[in-house]
Amino acid sequence: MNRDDDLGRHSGGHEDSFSDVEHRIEITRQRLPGYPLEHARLARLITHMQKLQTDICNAVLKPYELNYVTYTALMMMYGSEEQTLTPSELSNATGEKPTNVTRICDELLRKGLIERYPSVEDRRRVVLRLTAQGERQVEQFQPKIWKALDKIYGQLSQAELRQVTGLLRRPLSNLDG
Amino acid sequence: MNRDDDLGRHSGGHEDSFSDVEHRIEITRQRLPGYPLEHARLARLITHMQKLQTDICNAVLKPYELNYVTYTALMMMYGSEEQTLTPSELSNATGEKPTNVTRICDELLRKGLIERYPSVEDRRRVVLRLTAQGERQVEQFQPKIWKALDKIYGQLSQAELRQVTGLLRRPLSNLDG
DNA sequence: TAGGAATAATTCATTAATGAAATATTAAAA
DNA sequence: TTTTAATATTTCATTAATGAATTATTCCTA
Repeated sequence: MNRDDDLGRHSGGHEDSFSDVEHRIEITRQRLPGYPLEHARLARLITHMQKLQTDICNAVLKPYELNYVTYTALMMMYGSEEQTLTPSELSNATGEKPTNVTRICDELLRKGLIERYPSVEDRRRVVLRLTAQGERQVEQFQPKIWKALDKIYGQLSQAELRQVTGLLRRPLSNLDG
Repeated sequence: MNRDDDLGRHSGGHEDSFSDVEHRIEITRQRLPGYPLEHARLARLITHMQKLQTDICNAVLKPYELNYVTYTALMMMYGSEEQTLTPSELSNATGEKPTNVTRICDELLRKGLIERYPSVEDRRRVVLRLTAQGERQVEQFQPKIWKALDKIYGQLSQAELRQVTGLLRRPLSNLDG
């Protein structure tokens, strides 16, 4: 997992952990006519960034016995009206499959960070709500997450951040907007 | 998992699956002074995009009994000199933990798509190599992956793709370059 | 308003991914 | 050159995530 792991093999002195990947993508481009280099590179970059931010956040959250997924669930509730959400909304918000949402909520419930009760308007639904303890928890670890995010994205200006986000956002609007 | 799942609850008529998330991030910004909205939004967007491309590629790869992770492993070998890589290089290239790389390679081996033998220069190491069958397999499913990637990123111009990639790449060079 | 289709959440069995420890080998230090 | 440290991979036990099927409720329509 270290940038120097494979020094002197396929790559000479190299710049960072992703340049080897880029090099492999370029080779592939040479071998496969029609290979969409830019698409492949972005796809791979997204995967790498996702892993990076997950790992870094996990490290920060470990002392709280939380991880990136449970943390995200809490934050989505924190940002909802009445700190309230249904499992399917939470599934959409986090990208976790409904079946996993059930498990995640079992865990948060066990920790007393959320509560869960049947909806009154629609009795198929379930209501998930952040408890007071859950809110305190969120407010406690947030600053550390901010530091972590800053370590990752701190070199990008606000303008650049908006630019990336604007562009990266487009596929989502295209596909289901 | 559908954009209409939670119609008429917390969101009014909405644009796409991500705008609810953005709205929650804005609420959070209001509740938590100091909350780095742009960082949080980009982080969340990356997670969503990663899930999206994983799901879409998995659908394409299902007929070949492969998934996004095993596919990535094959592609990284395809793009390497001699179609050859060590497990630790593969771990770096894919972002999978070494222990998972072992499992993945067991599977690819069982399918005859790669071969595995001890390195002669350094007997701690192991050499993984794409077989002829593996190469054929790659070349067979590639066009379908291209179509999938195009569905996702096709609305971005080459210039825009390079722009996103350039910006998104910076954190990786900063952190370990 | 009865009956079938759709939606929401969950359970259960299975697969995927991880961390900690073990093994083997090489590199570095004393 | 022996000892110690570092690297590479794997094994094993545990946790996390998924898909398929199930249950309960609501929506729709004939």
